[in-house]
Amino acid sequence: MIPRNPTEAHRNFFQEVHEVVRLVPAGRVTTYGAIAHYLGARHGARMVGWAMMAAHTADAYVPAHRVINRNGQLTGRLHFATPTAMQEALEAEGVRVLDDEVQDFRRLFWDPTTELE
DNA sequence: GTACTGACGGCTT
DNA sequence: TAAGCCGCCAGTA
Repeated sequence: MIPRNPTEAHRNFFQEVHEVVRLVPAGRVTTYGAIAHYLGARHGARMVGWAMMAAHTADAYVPAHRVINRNGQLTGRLHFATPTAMQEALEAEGVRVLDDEVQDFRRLFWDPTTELE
Protein backbone atom coordinates (compact mmCIF):
# COMPACT_ATOMS: atom_id res chain seq x y z
CA MET A 1 0.00 0.00 0.00
CA ILE A 2 1.23 3.48 -0.73
CA PRO A 3 1.40 5.91 2.21
CA ARG A 4 -0.68 9.02 1.79
CA ASN A 5 0.19 12.59 2.41
CA PRO A 6 -2.78 14.60 3.68
CA THR A 7 -1.47 17.74 2.05
CA GLU A 8 -1.35 16.08 -1.34
CA ALA A 9 -4.13 13.55 -1.04
CA HIS A 10 -5.27 13.75 -4.63
CA ARG A 11 -1.70 13.58 -5.92
CA ASN A 12 -1.20 10.34 -4.00
CA PHE A 13 -4.43 9.09 -5.41
CA PHE A 14 -2.90 9.52 -8.84
CA GLN A 15 0.21 7.70 -7.70
CA GLU A 16 -1.81 4.80 -6.35
CA VAL A 17 -3.73 4.47 -9.58
CA HIS A 18 -0.59 4.75 -11.67
CA GLU A 19 1.14 2.23 -9.42
CA VAL A 20 -1.60 -0.34 -10.02
CA VAL A 21 -1.63 0.31 -13.76
CA ARG A 22 2.11 -0.24 -13.92
CA LEU A 23 1.58 -3.69 -12.37
CA VAL A 24 -0.62 -4.78 -15.23
CA PRO A 25 1.37 -7.31 -17.30
CA ALA A 26 1.90 -6.68 -20.99
CA GLY A 27 -0.75 -8.33 -23.07
CA ARG A 28 -3.31 -8.08 -20.27
CA VAL A 29 -5.90 -5.41 -19.52
CA THR A 30 -7.78 -4.15 -16.49
CA THR A 31 -10.71 -1.85 -15.86
CA TYR A 32 -11.37 1.43 -14.08
CA GLY A 33 -13.80 -0.28 -11.76
CA ALA A 34 -11.30 -2.99 -10.85
CA ILE A 35 -8.74 -0.36 -9.88
CA ALA A 36 -11.33 1.60 -7.92
CA HIS A 37 -12.32 -1.59 -6.11
CA TYR A 38 -8.70 -2.46 -5.39
CA LEU A 39 -8.13 1.00 -3.89
CA GLY A 40 -11.15 0.44 -1.68
CA ALA A 41 -13.71 1.98 -4.02
CA ARG A 42 -13.52 5.13 -1.97
CA HIS A 43 -13.53 7.09 -5.18
CA GLY A 44 -15.90 6.35 -7.98
CA ALA A 45 -14.63 4.63 -11.10
CA ARG A 46 -14.88 8.07 -12.69
CA MET A 47 -12.09 9.30 -10.46
CA VAL A 48 -9.87 6.51 -11.72
CA GLY A 49 -10.54 7.66 -15.25
CA TRP A 50 -9.87 11.20 -14.17
CA ALA A 51 -6.54 10.06 -12.72
CA MET A 52 -5.74 8.36 -16.01
CA MET A 53 -6.28 11.62 -17.80
CA ALA A 54 -3.36 12.94 -15.78
CA ALA A 55 -1.30 9.83 -16.49
CA HIS A 56 0.82 11.61 -19.06
CA THR A 57 1.83 14.14 -16.41
CA ALA A 58 3.24 11.40 -14.17
CA ASP A 59 7.01 11.11 -13.90
CA ALA A 60 7.05 7.36 -14.49
CA TYR A 61 5.56 5.70 -17.54
CA VAL A 62 1.96 4.58 -17.15
CA PRO A 63 0.61 1.99 -19.60
CA ALA A 64 -2.76 3.70 -19.77
CA HIS A 65 -3.66 1.70 -22.88
CA ARG A 66 -4.10 -1.37 -20.65
CA VAL A 67 -6.90 0.34 -18.76
CA ILE A 68 -10.30 0.17 -20.42
CA ASN A 69 -13.89 0.27 -19.31
CA ARG A 70 -15.91 -2.67 -18.07
CA ASN A 71 -17.30 -3.37 -21.56
CA GLY A 72 -13.80 -3.90 -22.93
CA GLN A 73 -14.06 -0.76 -25.01
CA LEU A 74 -11.18 1.69 -25.55
CA THR A 75 -13.12 4.68 -24.36
CA GLY A 76 -10.02 6.73 -23.68
CA ARG A 77 -8.34 6.33 -27.04
CA LEU A 78 -9.13 9.92 -27.99
CA HIS A 79 -6.99 11.13 -25.12
CA PHE A 80 -3.86 9.56 -26.55
CA ALA A 81 -1.40 11.28 -28.87
CA THR A 82 -3.29 9.80 -31.79
CA PRO A 83 -6.74 8.14 -31.85
CA THR A 84 -5.16 4.86 -32.90
CA ALA A 85 -2.20 4.90 -30.49
CA MET A 86 -4.09 2.98 -27.81
CA GLN A 87 -5.25 0.23 -30.14
CA GLU A 88 -1.83 -0.11 -31.74
CA ALA A 89 -0.14 -0.33 -28.34
CA LEU A 90 -2.46 -3.16 -27.33
CA GLU A 91 -2.06 -5.02 -30.60
CA ALA A 92 1.70 -4.70 -30.22
CA GLU A 93 1.31 -6.66 -26.99
CA GLY A 94 -0.76 -9.34 -28.63
CA VAL A 95 -4.18 -8.04 -27.65
CA ARG A 96 -6.72 -8.27 -30.44
CA VAL A 97 -8.72 -5.09 -30.85
CA LEU A 98 -11.68 -4.86 -33.19
CA ASP A 99 -13.70 -1.70 -33.62
CA ASP A 100 -12.39 -0.12 -30.41
CA GLU A 101 -13.26 -3.23 -28.45
CA VAL A 102 -10.85 -5.75 -26.90
CA GLN A 103 -11.54 -9.26 -28.20
CA ASP A 104 -11.63 -12.08 -25.66
CA PHE A 105 -11.68 -9.41 -22.98
CA ARG A 106 -12.86 -11.77 -20.25
CA ARG A 107 -9.79 -13.96 -20.69
CA LEU A 108 -7.33 -11.05 -20.85
CA PHE A 109 -8.89 -9.25 -17.90
CA TRP A 110 -6.39 -8.72 -15.06
CA ASP A 111 -8.01 -7.97 -11.73
CA PRO A 112 -5.59 -6.40 -9.18
CA THR A 113 -7.89 -7.40 -6.34
CA THR A 114 -7.42 -11.10 -7.05
CA GLU A 115 -4.00 -11.03 -8.78
CA LEU A 116 -2.25 -8.92 -6.14
CA GLU A 117 -4.51 -9.86 -3.26
C1' DG B 1 -21.82 30.15 -5.09
C1' DT B 2 -24.28 27.07 -8.36
C1' DA B 3 -24.48 23.96 -12.19
C1' DC B 4 -22.58 21.00 -15.79
C1' DT B 5 -19.35 17.67 -17.38
C1' DG B 6 -16.24 13.74 -17.37
C1' DA B 7 -10.90 7.84 -19.81
C1' DC B 8 -17.33 4.71 -15.45
C1' DG B 9 -20.01 1.29 -12.79
C1' DG B 10 -23.72 -0.70 -10.33
C1' DC B 11 -28.50 -1.05 -9.25
C1' DT B 12 -33.26 -0.83 -10.70
C1' DT B 13 -37.03 -1.18 -13.94
C1' DT C 1 -31.72 -10.41 -20.83
C1' DA C 2 -31.55 -5.49 -22.11
C1' DA C 3 -32.00 -0.60 -21.40
C1' DG C 4 -32.14 3.40 -18.38
C1' DC C 5 -31.08 6.15 -14.26
C1' DC C 6 -28.33 7.69 -10.48
C1' DG C 7 -24.03 8.30 -7.86
C1' DC C 8 -19.04 8.84 -7.07
C1' DC C 9 -15.22 13.44 -6.61
C1' DA C 10 -12.98 17.20 -8.77
C1' DG C 11 -12.39 20.82 -12.12
C1' DT C 12 -14.22 24.46 -14.93
C1' DA C 13 -17.68 27.87 -16.69
